Amino acid sequence: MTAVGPELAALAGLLADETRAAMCLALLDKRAWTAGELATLCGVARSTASEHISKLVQGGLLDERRQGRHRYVRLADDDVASLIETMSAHVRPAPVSGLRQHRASAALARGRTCYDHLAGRLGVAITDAMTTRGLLRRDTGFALTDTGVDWFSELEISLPSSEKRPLVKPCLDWTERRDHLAGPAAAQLCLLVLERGWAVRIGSQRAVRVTPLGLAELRDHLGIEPAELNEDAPT
Amino acid sequence: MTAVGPELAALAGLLADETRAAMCLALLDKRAWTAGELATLCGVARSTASEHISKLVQGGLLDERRQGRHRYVRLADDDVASLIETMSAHVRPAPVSGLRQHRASAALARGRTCYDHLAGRLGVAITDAMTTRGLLRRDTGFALTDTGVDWFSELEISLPSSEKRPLVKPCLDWTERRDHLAGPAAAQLCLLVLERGWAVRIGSQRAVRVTPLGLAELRDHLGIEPAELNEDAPT
DNA sequence: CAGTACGTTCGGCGGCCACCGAACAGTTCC
DNA sequence: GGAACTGTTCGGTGGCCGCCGAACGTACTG
Repeated sequence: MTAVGPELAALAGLLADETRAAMCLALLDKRAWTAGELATLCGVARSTASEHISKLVQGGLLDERRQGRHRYVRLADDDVASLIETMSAHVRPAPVSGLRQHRASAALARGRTCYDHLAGRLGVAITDAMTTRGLLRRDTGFALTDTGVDWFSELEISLPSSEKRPLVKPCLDWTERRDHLAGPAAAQLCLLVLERGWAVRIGSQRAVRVTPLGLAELRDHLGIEPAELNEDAPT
Repeated sequence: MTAVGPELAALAGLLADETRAAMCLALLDKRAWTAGELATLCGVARSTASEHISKLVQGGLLDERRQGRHRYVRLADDDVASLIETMSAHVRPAPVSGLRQHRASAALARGRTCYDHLAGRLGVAITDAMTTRGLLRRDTGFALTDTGVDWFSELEISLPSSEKRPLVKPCLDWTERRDHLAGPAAAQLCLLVLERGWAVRIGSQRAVRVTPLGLAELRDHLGIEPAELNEDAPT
């Protein structure tokens, strides 16, 4: 048993600082960043970044690996990643200003990786398409159907048959504000999409862009019309 | 589009204070508390509590309703409730000391309400039983099966047929550290359990205790052995 | 109309903490 | 071995914030 109050406050306190929050959001790309990279990204001195990272590691949110003179950190596990994404989805939207930032945000909204799976309009479109084609059941919960499992094997995606971890779970999207596909199956699908060149990473961020090949394949396999993916955000 | 960094930090900042965290945890019972009640519970002056509550309302976590000279507050919606429960489940366990607190924690661990559904060992036992009996599918996700839907109608529970809200979803339990049944269907089930006297609230907290009637009914309907519910925590 | 109770506002206090620069330690490269 | 680079530690500083008590406004009570 735990006395949750103080513990909850401590956990929240780790994310309650803008710099640490920015670090965690950057680490959602599942890569391992060096301390210096995070420092320049957040615009703070290296000494400050070092202290923040230590707190996050101490708190169990980050994993560190020393290698030579570098200190590589990444999110501790996918539970942490999903926690951060979930919290991000709960923030109230505040409009962004500036053309440059607008461009970057628009790209992220179109498609991105969320730790190990696809998110943004791309992720939501895939999830919707799977639902309408009966691969995913969302009326009574959130689970692959039997035909959904077959669909994965047709793509030659081998799904981990672990009984403890559900194949899919919902992940709340902070741009679309809707659930999209997460979990081991979604991670495998994301790998396939990137490996087969259906989408490519753009910029140094987590943003991805669907390729012409991807547009065709997504229409073949899921009936997704290219217009759904290219249109701009409704607002 | 939103610039999530500062927003995320602001949201986390609301929960980063021990007093505010304690308030939110108390409000997980879905009741509306007065400002004074929260003040005495948290052991702070009424003026301090007033300021905290204002911040939580301002941040969208709480809903307030003025009535006479009282200020009633409750969690804004079930999204907020599930966010707080999710975050609580991510804290690292720290042993609790003191007999009195131990007793209270043990009761909470046995069974409690989590906003609108059942949690603790009771909630997990129900979820497990439904899984083994084929009412709930958890290998490919987390969803009621067709027989599961029938099971609810046999209990004369009318499930909301809304297409947008899944009937069930997983909720991570901070005592059992496992998923249990949440969502509209779980809320209806919780209502039934309390209304038919299968369980009763004990103390002023969220803890519930299964009645002898409840033990029998749970064995009849779900095959749950009474021993599962009465045994003490493994540690 | 007092008397009591609930909540809010305000000033002030104390502590915590994010930040920086400087000094230092360890690694890599020449 | 010396130069360049990465990261850490340590004072010091400024600001933010949780807390309280006092005073006030407001609502219920007798």
